[in-house]
Amino acid sequence: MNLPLIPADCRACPIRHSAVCASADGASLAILQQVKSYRSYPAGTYLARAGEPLEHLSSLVAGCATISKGFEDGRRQTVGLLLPSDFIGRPGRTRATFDIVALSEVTLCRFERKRFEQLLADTPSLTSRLLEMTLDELEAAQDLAVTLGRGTARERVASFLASLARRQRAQTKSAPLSGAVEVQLPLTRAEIADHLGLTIETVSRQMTGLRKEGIIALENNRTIAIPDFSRLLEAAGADPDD
Amino acid sequence: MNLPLIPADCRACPIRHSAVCASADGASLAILQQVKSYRSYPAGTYLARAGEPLEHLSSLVAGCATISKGFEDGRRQTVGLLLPSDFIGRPGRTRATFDIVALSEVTLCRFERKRFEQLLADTPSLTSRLLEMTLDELEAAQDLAVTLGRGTARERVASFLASLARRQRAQTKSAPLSGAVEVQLPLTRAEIADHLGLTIETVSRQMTGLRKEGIIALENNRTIAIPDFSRLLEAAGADPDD
DNA sequence: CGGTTCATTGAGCCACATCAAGAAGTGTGG
DNA sequence: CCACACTTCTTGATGTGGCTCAATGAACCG
Repeated sequence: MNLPLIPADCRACPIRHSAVCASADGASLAILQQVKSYRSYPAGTYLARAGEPLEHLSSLVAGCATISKGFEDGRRQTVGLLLPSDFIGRPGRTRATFDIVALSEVTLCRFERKRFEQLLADTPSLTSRLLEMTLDELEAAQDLAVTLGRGTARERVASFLASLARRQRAQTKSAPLSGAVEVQLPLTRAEIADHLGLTIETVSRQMTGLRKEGIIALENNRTIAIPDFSRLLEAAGADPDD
Repeated sequence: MNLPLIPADCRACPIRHSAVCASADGASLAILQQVKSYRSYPAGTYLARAGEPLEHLSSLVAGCATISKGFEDGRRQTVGLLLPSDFIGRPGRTRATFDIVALSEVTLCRFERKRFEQLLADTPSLTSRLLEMTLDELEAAQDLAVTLGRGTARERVASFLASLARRQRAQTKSAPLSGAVEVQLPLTRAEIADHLGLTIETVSRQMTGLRKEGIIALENNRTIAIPDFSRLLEAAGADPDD
């Protein structure tokens, strides 16, 4: 199931300056480099399963994955979208509390749990960096709870597209905020529905609605364009602060 | 609006061993004690407002508060319930992203932001402890997102009652899990509704439903009894792992 | 004992789910 | 290149869980 290990030099890593290792200096980076292992997995792989042991902590180097939980009856709720540089796993817990599922082929930079925890204990700046990332993730989860608890279907879809656009902009470090933006959707309608607590039909209808109002344009099923970001934010029902 | 400052010895503090300071040893505890200030606020006080500066980071010593966000049109979603020993505020951010509202009279152990951040930088164990607490809060927020995204009204209410029961049990360090448990509700129906993304009418109807099935008993508006915790968990739609 | 707040209960309605049928790709084999 | 199966998405028709609106009950208080 797992593809072979691919060694690499941290200095050449695409997420070197945005992942948990961003704060690592020469010495600690050398140790990280020594204990890390790259590994790739095909789309659809469960990188973790809720309730089962998770032996490695990882950074997502390439590809895309979801954090989700399934009910026995088939319902599923996604609570987070993992993009390159995001961290997977929880120091201090040997079992995963959510499923982590690869949406595309993914490459992980993996650390054996014990070693990483030791490194955290020895390297305050690494703990600091992980704290910072965890606080960001907490804020994202709380924002999602607001959207799921009180947002209409339209607001949920608009809010999701806006947050995806923002994250992709941050990743590619490209253009400012305004002007026409293109967004790649790494998820199918079904996966979006599971993220927004809706059905695929409702997601589809809301996308059509936003398109007919000119708030988005559907280039194809996996690409949308946003001619005016502020109109999308308005549809998301958010205050103009983000 | 603010009640007067009340000095206190950290060694006598009720949350000494469960708050962010739990990991502090003699030396760092002495510094914490030096820079902290206790302050109490009446019920209803906004301890923070989304978008506005938050000068102090705090531990909640006594009382109860919510983390929430309001829409312009009056909708409100609560994303967290703060009980004694919980931490308020985010190091590295000068502005609050959520409203923090006191549900009862509360007492905070406050630290001036700059000083606390310096202390974090100087005291790895403090950062570690805060990371651990933040990871717990992240998990709670993600669990809430699952409930809000996919849970029925009945499951939301049952899930809320179960999580409150668990937290109160952890606080009072008392009885095991089974047997009849009494739970104090620190929230009104309206506040519960805002936490669960429901209306007060629906919350009331679901509580009545659970009562008629014998899953809970309503001692009065603010006290419920749980004769069989596993039945409540079943109603919450959770797998039997928590 | 009226006023106020908070909770319960009922009746009707609506946003989104469910059920059902195409349409639009996308890949495979002939 | 087409025929076919398969997956993904869209669109329509109908059903329903929770919201809205409205009234009543219950506790507290001056």
